[in-house]
Amino acid sequence: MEIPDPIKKQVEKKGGLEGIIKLMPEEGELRLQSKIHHSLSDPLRVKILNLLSIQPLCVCLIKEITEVADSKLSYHLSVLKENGMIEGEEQGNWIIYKTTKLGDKFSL
Amino acid sequence: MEIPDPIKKQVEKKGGLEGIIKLMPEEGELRLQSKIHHSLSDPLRVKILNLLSIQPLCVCLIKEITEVADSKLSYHLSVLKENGMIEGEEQGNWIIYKTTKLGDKFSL
DNA sequence: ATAGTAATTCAAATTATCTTGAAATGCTAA
DNA sequence: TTAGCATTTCAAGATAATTTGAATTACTAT
Repeated sequence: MEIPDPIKKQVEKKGGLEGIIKLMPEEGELRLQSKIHHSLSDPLRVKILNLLSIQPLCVCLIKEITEVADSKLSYHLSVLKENGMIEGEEQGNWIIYKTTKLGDKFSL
Repeated sequence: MEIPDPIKKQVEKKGGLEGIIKLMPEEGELRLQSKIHHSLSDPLRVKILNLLSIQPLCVCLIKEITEVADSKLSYHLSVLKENGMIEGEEQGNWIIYKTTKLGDKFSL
């Protein structure tokens, strides 16, 4: 295979393709990163994350603010929760959701 | 609607639901953020972004390193490009892709 | 017991995304 | 002008994510 010359030199300086591959994150890390990003790949989930970064809230208030159906909200909360962006704590009748440390990193 | 008491007080301190809603990012911003995250919601795309953050490369070398089919690679490059993570520059026979400033922010 | 509220779960339908192989584009060299 | 390489595009099929409404769980108050 031919390769553009300036690239060829730069690549060789880094130990060739082998050298570059060694500098790359592992597959597991790539999967993890992509999952984190997937959890924020929907505008409603970004909205919920930012909402909870302002103020921990019960599902009923999140629902009131976002104006989405119960089951839809529950689904998106579960995606955020499963990916470590938010966590929920039972408090009497309600479940109060709030952002995790990881979630805080991604709120605006 | 009833609301857990501590939450009720905190919400009122922030100007009620109205006050909280005012603190939220706009819909356009939420959409933009979700698109950015979507562009990194696939492990192959995270891999390509990180690869290019090490070293700008022609498509043929990205292909060699990632071992994916031409058309698949092209598709994922286009997603990254359309979302402003990478940019391509023609150089003679080849197109050299590299990360953008935005892309750099998201590489590991 | 009955009804009401908060929240989740489930399966079905819908929609979005990804993969594949073939065809196309554009460029270079013989 | 034919062949070859680098890359993209296209349409079809395959897979995955999201939405919906109904059912369910669990808890409280009547």
